[in-house]
Amino acid sequence: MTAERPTVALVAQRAGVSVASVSRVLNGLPAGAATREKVERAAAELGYRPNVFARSLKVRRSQQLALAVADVGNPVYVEMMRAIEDEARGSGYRLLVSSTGGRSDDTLALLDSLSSGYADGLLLSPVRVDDTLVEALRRVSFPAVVIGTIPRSVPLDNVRANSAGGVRLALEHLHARGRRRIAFLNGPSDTVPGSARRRAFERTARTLGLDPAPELRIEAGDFTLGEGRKAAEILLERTLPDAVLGGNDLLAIATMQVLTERGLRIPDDVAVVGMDDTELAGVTSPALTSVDLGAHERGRTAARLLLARLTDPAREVQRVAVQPTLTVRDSS
Amino acid sequence: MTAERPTVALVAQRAGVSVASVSRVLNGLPAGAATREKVERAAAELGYRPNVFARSLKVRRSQQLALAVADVGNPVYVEMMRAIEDEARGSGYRLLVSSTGGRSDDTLALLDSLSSGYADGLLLSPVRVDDTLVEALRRVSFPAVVIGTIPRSVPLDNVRANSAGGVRLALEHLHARGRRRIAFLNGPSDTVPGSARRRAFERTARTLGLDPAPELRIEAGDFTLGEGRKAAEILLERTLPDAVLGGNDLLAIATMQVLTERGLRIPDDVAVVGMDDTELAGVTSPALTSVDLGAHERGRTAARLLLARLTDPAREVQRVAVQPTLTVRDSS
DNA sequence: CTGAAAGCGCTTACAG
DNA sequence: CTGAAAGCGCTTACAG
Repeated sequence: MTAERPTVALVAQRAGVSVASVSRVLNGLPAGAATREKVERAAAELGYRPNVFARSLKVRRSQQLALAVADVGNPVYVEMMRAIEDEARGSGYRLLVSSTGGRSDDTLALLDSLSSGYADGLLLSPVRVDDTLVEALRRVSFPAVVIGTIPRSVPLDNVRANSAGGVRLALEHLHARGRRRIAFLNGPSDTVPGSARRRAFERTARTLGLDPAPELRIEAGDFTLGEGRKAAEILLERTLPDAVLGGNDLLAIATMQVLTERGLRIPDDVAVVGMDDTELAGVTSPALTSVDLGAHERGRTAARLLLARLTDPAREVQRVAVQPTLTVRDSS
Repeated sequence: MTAERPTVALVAQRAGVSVASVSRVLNGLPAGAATREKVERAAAELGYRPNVFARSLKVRRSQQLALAVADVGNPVYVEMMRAIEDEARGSGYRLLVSSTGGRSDDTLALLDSLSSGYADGLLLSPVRVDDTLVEALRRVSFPAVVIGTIPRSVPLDNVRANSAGGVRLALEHLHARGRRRIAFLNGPSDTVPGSARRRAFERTARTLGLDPAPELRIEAGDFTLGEGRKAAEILLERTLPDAVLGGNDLLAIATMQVLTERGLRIPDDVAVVGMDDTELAGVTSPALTSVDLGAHERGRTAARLLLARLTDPAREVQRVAVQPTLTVRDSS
């Protein structure tokens, strides 16, 4: 097992050519047919595999892309990840996935280690963005694209969801269905999506003339099922809305469960709408109406922006917004 | 931004010492206090970051571990991944995650690229294991551990769940609750867990004297919510069991949804039990009784086995089985 | 088309 | 404790 790994030198010796020729053949560069044949045979016989570090050291590229997401357990990131992996693989890059756990210092630590060059580029989807992170992002010296909303002072390619548009879509839909006491079970408002969605909710609620009662607003400790349940119980303890908008699908699904446990009918008594339109939305019962914020498209677009920047580091910074769509199902 | 990256040579020059000394200080090897101080200052001033490829080329280690799982969207893998990431990070390794999509040739392609050495070791959780894969695993020439059941002819460290024991636990529980017409909504039996669970079900059902009717057995196209729903509809179309065991939590949850839609009460009319005891089990309504197959422990154990083998490649091959536990909740 | 040689940025015996 | 030098396995001008 600890057999010496064959190197270009060994292949060259066996093929009776120079290492330069071996390298050329193996990289598909112009070479004589005879040389090509000898090298390929020798490489196959020896089971030669190039040493990626030697190659990377020389060409200064790793063919690796890093992806940092807040929570690998959230289906919306899984969706995004799949799109990114497809693009990356299609262009010959491996994808390194790290879960930063939503804390901004984990993200910082990752940025730091990225500086050691083990990846050629970074896709970053931070959930909390504080001044320190913004400052670090402004100094980033390698290709990176941010998935999510960041200040314009950060000179990085960026693809963002239109949370505000999504909230509006959801509320207009519920309004059209005659709902007026619409509760908002949001995620933490110290996160970027949480605060964006909160502002959008307030604004749209006012425009539509919805019940402004503060007891209709509640914030879960995190964008998870568990925290969603807790928040839903508190909400229903203090008031009964005629509809609930969840800050994401997980929060909406948690709400549906608590409603069902209390014997309330969905959507008859309370309509429920989620955000992200994850895979889960289609399989709950009733199936969950949800706003698709374009996770798949955001992932794909971000990956493409990164690949483009890798090719042309000098290209102009792009900021792309992906528009939301509403999928109405049985929960509303 | 394309500023020249500082190298050890540059740090050495600025510190007025040799590159050897720089390397020693930066790697925490013995060095004089004065030297140490000069090097650390120079490195800090230059914002020096070591080139990981040069280092890996020299020391022949990448400090990367690769993890290949069948489906990053399945919460049981997320659980496993978290445990592995903790262990890996704790030992100074980065974790590269790849999703192989459950096809055995994807796994093969990964094994192949691993041979280029970009990771020091591999954690592999294949869902389908055919002869080609077994053959490839027998030839693997780098440290690898398999999470899941594989033939003993494969000389790799291995940690497996006790699916059979888990199925038995679930059935004995349902039997004790007076259920006799227990259906089994399994995943594909051309997968390793699928076939193991199927055999265990047949055996235990016989032992316990359960209704052996073949219409009580059904196989979903995959271990997912979507396929689970389809299978559950077919099952309930043809018969009404008094309990359903799902091949994993997703299949059990899908079953609960279909049952609820049809106005059946859980557990009064039909009890439901899942396997894996994922995060989801605690938050469905009713909460799902589920068999914990030790995903977290399997992940942790596998990571430790791999780290141990990295340290001592000659150590004896270990095969560890993780025992299941049953968590009874409201669905049964 | 092909080969000899330099060099990517590190680490590590080997002397002193 | 410290430095000069070799070498890890590649790629790529540079000659021929």
